[in-house]
Amino acid sequence: MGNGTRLTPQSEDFSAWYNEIVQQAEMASHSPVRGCMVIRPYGYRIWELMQAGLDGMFKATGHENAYFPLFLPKSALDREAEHVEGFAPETAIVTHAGRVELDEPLVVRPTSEAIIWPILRDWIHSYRDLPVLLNQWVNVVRWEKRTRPFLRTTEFLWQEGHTAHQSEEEAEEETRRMLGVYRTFMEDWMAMPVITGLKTDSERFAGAIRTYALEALMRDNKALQAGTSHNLGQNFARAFDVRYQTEDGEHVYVWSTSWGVSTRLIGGLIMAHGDDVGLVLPPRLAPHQAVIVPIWRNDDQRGTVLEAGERVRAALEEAGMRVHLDGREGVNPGAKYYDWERKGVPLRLEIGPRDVESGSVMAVRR
RNA sequence: CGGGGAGUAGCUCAGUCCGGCAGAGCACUGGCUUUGGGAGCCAGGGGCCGCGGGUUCAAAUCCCGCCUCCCCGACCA
Repeated sequence: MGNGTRLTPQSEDFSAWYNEIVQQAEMASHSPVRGCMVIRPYGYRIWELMQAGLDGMFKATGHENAYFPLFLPKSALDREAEHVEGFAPETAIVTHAGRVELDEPLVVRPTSEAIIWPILRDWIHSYRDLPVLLNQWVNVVRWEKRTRPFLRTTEFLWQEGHTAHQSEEEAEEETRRMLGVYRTFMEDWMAMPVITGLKTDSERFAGAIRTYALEALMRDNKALQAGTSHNLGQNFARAFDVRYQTEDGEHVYVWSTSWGVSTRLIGGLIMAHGDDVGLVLPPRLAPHQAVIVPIWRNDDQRGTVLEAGERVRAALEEAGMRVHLDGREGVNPGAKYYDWERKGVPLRLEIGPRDVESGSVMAVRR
């Protein structure tokens, strides 16, 4: 922090603005491997807050978290025809363990249907075992040709929900329910306007019968696909032979769904709200909901002002706010204002000697 | 993957054409003075000049290969 580098205005070059704010707000930085990024603490904190919000909503709708492995046998990916066609070109494949060539290559998951369904086959026997409502928070790898921080990275973090149901109607209901959960999160937590709808056949998830997507409006007037919810029909059940016995004793294929949102949401958050000054973060997802900037001229004032700042911080934290007191020495208040505006902190509280005397604070909204 | 641009200190870049001591501003460290919108002075620290090879007495600079980033396109859940 503390550098005075200017941001390219959005109106001049939105892409340049985006790349600069990702660096300057300390959201992410590059790594030595193509398309892979380091998510820095400030960016990761936003992800943690997103995870907490979404995870609560998933649990409230009956889902449980689990963890399935990073690797899948290449033969498993090959089981569903459209699925393999869609994902094969962008998978990373492990062929060696040390110097020894593996008998069967391992695919690094681009998504986990082909790992999860062979397992669910063993878990599902009876209609009493349904529905299965799972979610996992993991990393996945897709070798995309062109990458951008948060928006399309080679490795990214996401959650993927996977469910199994007795009927087509139930699966469709689940697909739309989770689409609705995403909409609620994007509107109420991210303050990001979205349009939901059905993807065309060519844009459908490889292996799905229907894909619903949320398209979010960015400040360059472009749409960003911010999340998807898929009705997989019986495609994966057939490919992995997952059947259950009905009350009538019949053996029938389950109906399934999958749905996901990723760290791309952070890119969406940046582009939905950020301006020429920097990030603008919605309070529910801001690492610091308020920042206190103390102002002093001498050691006496420094003591009383910092003490007042601590009191204000304690009171606001007591009320449930995430508050940061910026007590850095040798940095002018003005420089601190620029820093925190660039980082999108929703509320700034300035406390100087005059404020302490009058028992007030100066509050400025981002 | 095709076309174009770029890679030198943490950041932005000069130096490369025309080979000859590794540079600037900001940032960082220490000291003093400052502090209500990006502070000043003084003194310092910091380099695999993207990586590998070649040419040369000598390479940041010339040649070859590769990697990474950015833009346009194609591709894409």
